[in-house]
Amino acid sequence: MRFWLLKSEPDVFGFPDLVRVRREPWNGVRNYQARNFLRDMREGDLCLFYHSNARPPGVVGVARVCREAYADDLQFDPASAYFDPKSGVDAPRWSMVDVEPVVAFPGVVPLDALRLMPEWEGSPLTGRGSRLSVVPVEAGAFWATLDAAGLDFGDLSGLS
DNA sequence: GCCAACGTTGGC
DNA sequence: GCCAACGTTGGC
Repeated sequence: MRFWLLKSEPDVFGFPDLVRVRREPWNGVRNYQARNFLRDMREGDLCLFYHSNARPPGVVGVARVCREAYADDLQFDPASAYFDPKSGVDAPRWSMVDVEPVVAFPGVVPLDALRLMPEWEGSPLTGRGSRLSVVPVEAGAFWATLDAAGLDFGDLSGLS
């Protein structure tokens, strides 16, 4: 199993929204590096859910990959902001996965706190100016973050 | 293939 | 709202 981090702006789609809808196609990723990470995801992988453009920015919960990469339908929709005229149905350029909520943190674990954890050293997330919206996370960083939220392995077993 | 211009991200 | 960092675009 691998671990990831997904960024989302809470004003657009936050963790509470994921809890409400129960399952969400993670569409709209239009960066090749992030897309390749989406394609590396396997069913059952766990994702830290990160709120960007929030005060404070940070991790607010855990989600789980419940469907592996498939074509992002918005790339074919001319009405969508994510429409890509250079993509074709025969050779889709952009992918998405489906995710579902696992557990909401009792409180946010802020970016500031992550930066203080040795487990997060060297991550694209904590580096300066990173705009990557899908980030691979080392196991140590994942568990340290869960611990900082006051949770442990047992809190992940009651999958919602 | 270079690189300047431009648009976007996202912390602050 | 500001602006640094970064990715993309497009002229050449």
